[in-house]
Amino acid sequence: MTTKVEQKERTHESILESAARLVREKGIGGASVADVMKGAGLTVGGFYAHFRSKEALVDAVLRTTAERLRESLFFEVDDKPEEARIELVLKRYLSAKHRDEYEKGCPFPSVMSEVGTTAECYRGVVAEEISNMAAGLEEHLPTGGALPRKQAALALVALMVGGLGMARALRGTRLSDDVLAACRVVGARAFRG
Amino acid sequence: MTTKVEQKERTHESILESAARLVREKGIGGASVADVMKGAGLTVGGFYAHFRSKEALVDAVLRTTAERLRESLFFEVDDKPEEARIELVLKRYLSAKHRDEYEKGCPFPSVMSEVGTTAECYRGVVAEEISNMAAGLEEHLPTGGALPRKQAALALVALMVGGLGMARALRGTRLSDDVLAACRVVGARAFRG
DNA sequence: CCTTTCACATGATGAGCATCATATTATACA
DNA sequence: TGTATAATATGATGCTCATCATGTGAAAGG
Repeated sequence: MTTKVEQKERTHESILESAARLVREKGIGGASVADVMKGAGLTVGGFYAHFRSKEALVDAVLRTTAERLRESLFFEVDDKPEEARIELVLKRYLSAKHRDEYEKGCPFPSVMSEVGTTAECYRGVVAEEISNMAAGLEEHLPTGGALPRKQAALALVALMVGGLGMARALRGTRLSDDVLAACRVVGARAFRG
Repeated sequence: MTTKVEQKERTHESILESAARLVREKGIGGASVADVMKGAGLTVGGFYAHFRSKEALVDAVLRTTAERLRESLFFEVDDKPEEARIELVLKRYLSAKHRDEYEKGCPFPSVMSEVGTTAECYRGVVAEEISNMAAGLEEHLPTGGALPRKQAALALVALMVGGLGMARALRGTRLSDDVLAACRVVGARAFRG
């Protein structure tokens, strides 16, 4: 019995993993259930034994990828002196590597437009996870800045997600690197204590 | 003969107008050719007498809507004292009205994700128009700031487009208004001379 | 060893998509 | 008035999509 249960859990996980990759690479609409299953080494038919619907799958993808992003973004940040923390986070998030390696990075730039237009059902999850991300940043913002920390953190999220999204859309053009650099510099300057 | 030519021009214009509305409301993938034509009071078949392809249509939409955005964003901004100009632009762009009236506003939040993932063919137009928007902002940034104006302008575009995109995705939640306010305040503070 | 169960595959359903071939209809000009 | 032109409509093409009904094979538990 354990064998079967374990096997199912492993399959479930590998479907989720494949979806996490595809959703970040091609957005929600671009990640078809068939492709997700193929990415997991399976065929379409089995999908509904693991997820109630594509919507449930994407919901799970957003939760897990957002959490993993926070982990890697804030990893060992507290070892740095207070003034350098935000700079480190910005360097990690607004890097050429993060721009180019879609499938391992932040999911928001890949889905934000869709959630704003045709995929409104994910508004709740996105609100939760954006809120979590802002809370994470807030912890690391220097105290005693000129602005309420909550406000600063929220604007920082917008700058980061907006900047990475634009840099990805412009990937290959000269502007792309410029956008990353500009957001890094301005972000660090604006949120210094 | 003139009657016929004029009629065709008018139809062309109304197809473009309908597409401009739909692309901003539903994104590129969400704006089907059939719906665009219905919005212009026509049926699918006639479309290819006016545009070579859907791609050509969307290209035209991005150009015209971006230009109209710039016009309304910078309208009479020079009448204001130098220090107040950026604040006025931010107030216009990051407003609840602009967030809610998709079909009349900025096209970028509606298409940025798609251009970054599955609609890469529009990368060139988007680069051009983002560049134009940054140049417009650059003109109105106060001189003698701590940063190169080009860099400041580019980061400002990212903050604005990112902030509006997030606010639209979160529309209806408490976070949505907070994002707009945060970006307005931070933007104004960061780019004061 | 045999029966039950269930993960997964096969194949179908009905919808929506961009594009196009053909038909219609109204205007433009001889 | 009649013929040519071309804008738009009708209807079809072949595709992809999410979802599901049914089949199959292997493992679980008696």
